[in-house]
Amino acid sequence: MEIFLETVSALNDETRIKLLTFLDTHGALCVCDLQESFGMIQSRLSRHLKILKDGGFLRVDRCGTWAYYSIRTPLDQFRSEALAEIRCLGIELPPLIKLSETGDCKL
Amino acid sequence: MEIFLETVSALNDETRIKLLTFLDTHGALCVCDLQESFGMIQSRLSRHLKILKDGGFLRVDRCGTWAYYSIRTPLDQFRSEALAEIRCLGIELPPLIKLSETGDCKL
DNA sequence: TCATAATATCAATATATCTTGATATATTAT
DNA sequence: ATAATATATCAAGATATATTGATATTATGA
Repeated sequence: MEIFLETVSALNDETRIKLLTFLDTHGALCVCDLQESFGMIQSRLSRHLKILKDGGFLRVDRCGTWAYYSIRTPLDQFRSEALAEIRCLGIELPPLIKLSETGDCKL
Repeated sequence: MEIFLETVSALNDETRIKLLTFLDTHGALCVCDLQESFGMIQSRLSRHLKILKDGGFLRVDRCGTWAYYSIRTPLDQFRSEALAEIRCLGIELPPLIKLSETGDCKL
């Protein structure tokens, strides 16, 4: 019950649906990319990404100070069916602005 | 997006998961049966049942003053996969107390 | 080491959802 | 018609979740 509710509540938010769609479309992205693309502050995105990760939808790969988030594979049947539903929604996404490649994310 | 969130948020509550499981196990039941079995007040159940109905999981058949709720069939792929997940959770349910057959629900 | 960048987490506020008790509607029996 | 039952809905308070700004942590380069 716990786990199922964690999975479901991860899906129960518009921002998270958009993040899932965005990562599904563009592959692995770091928080700073999403921050720039979505125009949201970092702490908000970081929190939502954690919820999606804990819900079993995302994986995180650390590379230095960057945390690259991407759709976890393979997804189990329920999560992958959920993602399929989300793909059918035709959600409008903001353009990708990839700071981590243009050099604006320095370290 | 709207519709998907309505579907998902219907699943995002422990009471509703139990109600789904209960109806999945026992078939069509009226609100007064659920009220007695779950020991919850009527307005609370009525509200949750409406959310499950609006989320596409339940149908309602009116028979006089009774409203019989049951799992909608057929369920689409996502909802039916969700129900399959829920069946795997092994949720403990209260015993069925069927007032509508023992005559305690009079009219 | 020191400064800076990327990310995570915390505390406070804002917002949404759930629960309850009261009321409204509809159906049936007397 | 009147009374009683079943259900639905509303308004208020209780609880949970989301958002924000501030702070903490970690990694890198000068």
